[in-house]
Amino acid sequence: MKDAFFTRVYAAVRRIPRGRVATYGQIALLLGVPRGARAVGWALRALRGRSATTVPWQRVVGAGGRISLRGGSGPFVQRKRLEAEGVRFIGGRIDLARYGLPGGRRRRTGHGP
DNA sequence: CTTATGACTTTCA
DNA sequence: CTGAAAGCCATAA
Repeated sequence: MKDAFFTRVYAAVRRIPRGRVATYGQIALLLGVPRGARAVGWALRALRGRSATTVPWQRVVGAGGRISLRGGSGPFVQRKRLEAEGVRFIGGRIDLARYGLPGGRRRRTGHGP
């Protein structure tokens, strides 16, 4: 298969279950490029020019569950679409611990006191 | 081959 | 919390 990076990204995004969201870093990690978050954004950016896409790009958000899209009505559309799927926004952010991918990355044992 | 850009992420002040 | 800077990947010119 040719290095269809885009196709790989789309495949990963399509794997995201409905009502759930994933971060760019998570997608990149699934592709085997832990630091290719930017590259992932590149692939999704290509969708911006296409009208109908079978890729749920709306399920892809930035780190911390916040929308990285900026400018235009991008963020607004994405939020509306996610809410339509059942994703709840809190303070303009999404609770990845609840809507993030299962077994998601937990950056600290946080077993705390 | 080098430069520039971008829907990123993490760290420091 | 906000803002700035550096690092990494892919594409276009």
